[in-house]
Amino acid sequence: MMMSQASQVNDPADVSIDLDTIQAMDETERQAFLSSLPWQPVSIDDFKALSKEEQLFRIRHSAAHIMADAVQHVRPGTSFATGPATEHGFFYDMVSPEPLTNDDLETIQSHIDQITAAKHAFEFATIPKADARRLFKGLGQRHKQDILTKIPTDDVTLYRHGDFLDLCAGPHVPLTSICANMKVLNLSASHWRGEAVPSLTRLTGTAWAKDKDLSRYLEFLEESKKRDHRVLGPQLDLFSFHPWASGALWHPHGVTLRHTLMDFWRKTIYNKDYQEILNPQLYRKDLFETSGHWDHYQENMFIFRDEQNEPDFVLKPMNCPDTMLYYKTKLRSYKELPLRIAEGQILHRNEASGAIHGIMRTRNFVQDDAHVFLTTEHVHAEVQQLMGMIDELYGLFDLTYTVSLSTRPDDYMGEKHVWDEAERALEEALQSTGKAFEIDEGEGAFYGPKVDIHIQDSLGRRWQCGTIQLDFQLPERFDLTYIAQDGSHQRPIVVHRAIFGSFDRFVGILIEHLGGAFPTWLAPIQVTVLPIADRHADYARQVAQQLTDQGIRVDVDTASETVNNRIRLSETAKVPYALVVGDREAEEGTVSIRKYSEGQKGVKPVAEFVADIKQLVDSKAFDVAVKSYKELFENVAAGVKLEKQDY
RNA sequence: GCCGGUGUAGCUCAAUGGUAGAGCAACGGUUUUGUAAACCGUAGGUUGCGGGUUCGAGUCCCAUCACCGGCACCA
Repeated sequence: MMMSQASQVNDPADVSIDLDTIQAMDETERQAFLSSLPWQPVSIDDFKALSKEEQLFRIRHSAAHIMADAVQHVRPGTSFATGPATEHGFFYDMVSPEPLTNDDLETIQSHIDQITAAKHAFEFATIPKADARRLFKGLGQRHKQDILTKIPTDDVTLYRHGDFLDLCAGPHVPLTSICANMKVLNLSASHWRGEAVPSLTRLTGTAWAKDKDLSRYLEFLEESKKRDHRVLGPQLDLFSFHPWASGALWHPHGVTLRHTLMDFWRKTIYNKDYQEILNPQLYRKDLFETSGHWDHYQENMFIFRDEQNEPDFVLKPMNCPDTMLYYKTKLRSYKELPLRIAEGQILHRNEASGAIHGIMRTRNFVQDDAHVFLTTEHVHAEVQQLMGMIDELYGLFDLTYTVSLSTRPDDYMGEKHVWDEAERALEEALQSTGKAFEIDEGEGAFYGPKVDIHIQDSLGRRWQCGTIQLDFQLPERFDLTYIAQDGSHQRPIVVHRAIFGSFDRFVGILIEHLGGAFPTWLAPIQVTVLPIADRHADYARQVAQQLTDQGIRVDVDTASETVNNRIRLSETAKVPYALVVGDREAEEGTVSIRKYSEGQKGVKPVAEFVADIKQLVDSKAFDVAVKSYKELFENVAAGVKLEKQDY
């Protein structure tokens, strides 16, 4: 939540080699060389003995080779970079003499289908790196040459199937036919070794063990498109986008949703002894020079300049620096700790234009932010409390999550023993929750170790939302102290923490996770009352009033439309309840209840329905059915390390 | 920011370089309905914005803005 980590430095080349001096293998030599190698087939028995996860991983990595093979036919002379398996499939990065276009995808797919139908065998051979250099130079594979400079071993492996040859560590499937359930999906861009220019073309595809898995995945892609918050949000009249606006324009229904969520946030944290502050959005840059943001975060800040064109004011990108100012407004006692200070203020970050994504990544947003001032002894209990809150809050939305602990990075600041102590406290606290977590060695922020929470939604996507970060730097920079029991001045630790992450993003996640059908307590309109005919309008308004009196959000639809059509509109607006009222209901003082997507639920006296829905809202019942595709991704999450497969 | 793509009515989409159209929504009228689309009509556009080529540009070219798919970055 504080500043970003220092940008990743590319690994220096293991060996400094002048690629120009390598002599390329010509065609004749290559033929002789390749046919002299002791090629071994991939064992079918070994493959069959593997776990489903390992098999899927191999299928996807092999699918990348098959796709590259297809591209080789469509664009001869293509230089291939890396083609790993991913969580949903695979990709291969490449540069073609003539760039690929979307029109080529169909042709590539038909080549793929031929290659998988041909049942080519995958074979491999080990060769000295020096030979590989000459071989791939002769083939014009300049990215493979570059990769060779980064491989530390003396020998490398080659894999081939049909007439496609690749530098590859493997492992692969025995036959191309095992990859028959693969589909090339789209075309995009990536950067070779993180450098901006020249860029690579990334062809992405998906592959599955069974054809029904593939079709299920394709169905999932369709469903994702429909659930996209950028489509559903405007459709449900929650917010809209405008080319002139940074971020979304929030409409009344969207604001209701946000406020319901924020009210819930306030209630929850106030119960846990948090206090809320409200600070300015605009500060002199001195604040950020002191906090370190001026040096580490400047390019992401909106900066104003004075008449001399000197930077003077800055829109705050985070709540931590000015929370330090609040802490310092008086002398603090150890008796006040842990001191929990929350702030739900708009933050502005000048994100790169390409990073903007609907309401998930915007240049202005609100975090459910808080900073806790405490001592080392408090860390354990505090983290426990936070993990409990996370479990409780995410559980309300049927969101599952994973936890990781990021430890001391190489460029850490502060003293090692303090880090050790903090990490131990974090780890013990996490262990005491019984929740499984991964340790990301060296991935902590430079100012302290952190716990990151990744939400997994019903579409199997992971989002980093919640975070618990220990910070030793800000207290130092702002010279924060408290008076200890013995009268000495001591330095507190700061914990940065968020659970929803940002309300904007969390709303986006909820929309996509729930497909826009919110549980009753969150729905912007909770009930539509539908009079059958005009003469029932008064009764409909009476019913609505009784609901409104109990704080239920109601809409009465008296439009001159058929009942069928008004029911349809209520359904497409995903309103949880529609109450149909006609002569019978008006006479008996009842309502005919219709639940979203479930249809008729019978007739009840108004008072009874009011009590029922009030109970649903008060208990924050999760009364929606979420269509989930999680099963598609559970295998992958089970633990095959995907990123390792680099070439 | 970088690479590639897209941009036509509020929305979803049509329109060989030759008069910009349809459905839904909106508006007006008729209809008063019993659980997912009543009927008739009206209006709606400098084809993202700006240049250029052409007798003629939604269509071709250039530039720009926004969005989309990724990369990089991140809540």
